[in-house]
Amino acid sequence: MDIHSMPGHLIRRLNQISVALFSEHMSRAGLTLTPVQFAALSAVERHPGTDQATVAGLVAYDRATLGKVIDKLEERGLMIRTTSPTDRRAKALELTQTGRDLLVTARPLVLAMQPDILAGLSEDEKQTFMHLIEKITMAGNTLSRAPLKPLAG
Amino acid sequence: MDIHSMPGHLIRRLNQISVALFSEHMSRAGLTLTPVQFAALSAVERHPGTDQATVAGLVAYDRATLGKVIDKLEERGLMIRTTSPTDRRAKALELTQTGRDLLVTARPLVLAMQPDILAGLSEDEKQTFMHLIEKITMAGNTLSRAPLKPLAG
DNA sequence: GCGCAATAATAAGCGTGCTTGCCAAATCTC
DNA sequence: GAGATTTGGCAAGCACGCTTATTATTGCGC
Repeated sequence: MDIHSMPGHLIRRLNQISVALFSEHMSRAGLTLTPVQFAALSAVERHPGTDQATVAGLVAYDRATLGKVIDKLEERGLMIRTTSPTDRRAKALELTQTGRDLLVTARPLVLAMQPDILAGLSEDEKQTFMHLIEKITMAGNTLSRAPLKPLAG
Repeated sequence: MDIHSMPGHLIRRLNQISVALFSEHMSRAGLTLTPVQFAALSAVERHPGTDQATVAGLVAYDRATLGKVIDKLEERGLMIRTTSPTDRRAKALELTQTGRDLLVTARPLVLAMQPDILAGLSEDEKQTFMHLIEKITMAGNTLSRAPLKPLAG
């Protein structure tokens, strides 16, 4: 089998296309925001006060990577890290107003570009594709080194 | 729409799973080989004497990234870089015997693990998925910052 | 209440993946 | 065939994404 027809290779290229589209749309709108940063901001918006390890699980990144992403977001004044009152090891995360504003600007753009990633497929095929990829990621989640860990609630 | 149902997010997680499986299988076999390195070795095996920029196009990486990957492979004695006789700017790439041997060992493992990436799907669904992802990457190729550039021949 | 395993964050290190900018060499134009 | 443009490789820099190890705390077991 040729490399170009291997699932692994095609998945990598698809991700490459997806990330390129994201960057393209953000910079076109004058925003400096990566997919990871958007995911982190979104998760903290939805679950304010959560600690880094939990947020890492919510967006399926490892703790070390998320820590560095938060560094950047905090530097840029989009997020605040405070020592949790209940656990002095943990850092509770909160968005600043600037962070919330950025998210308000970015979210519609991100939502609007999602279908573009699957350009080339008909509406029916997009639905099928989304159904299948959800099934795969669900089944393979624990194989990932940084699996998705939804909150119990 | 929630992040967890966005195409971009699911694609990233799928790639994460795919890479994790690759690393897992390689290290289990005692091999030190990343997906990129495997792709580069495979391309040079199939097209010996090709220059770096062309190989980058064959595996859909940008020139700079591929250059650094080749650095490592050359250090490890898997590949040889020589100045092209026809173009003194270009470096012609060739596998060493060690490189060929590694590929002979690794390829069956890589091929065998490909279906595992799509575990969770039935055989029919795997076929459908592969069909759709090929269609998407084909359509979105030029959107990528490092598009696939097959040889004219 | 004390030792001990588990956990949160961080640091250091490796390997992508991309950008911009540079130099040298090739090619295209006139 | 000289000057301008393009191209191959590389360096530097930024942002992941992971690993292992370290430190500070917590909570468990007794």
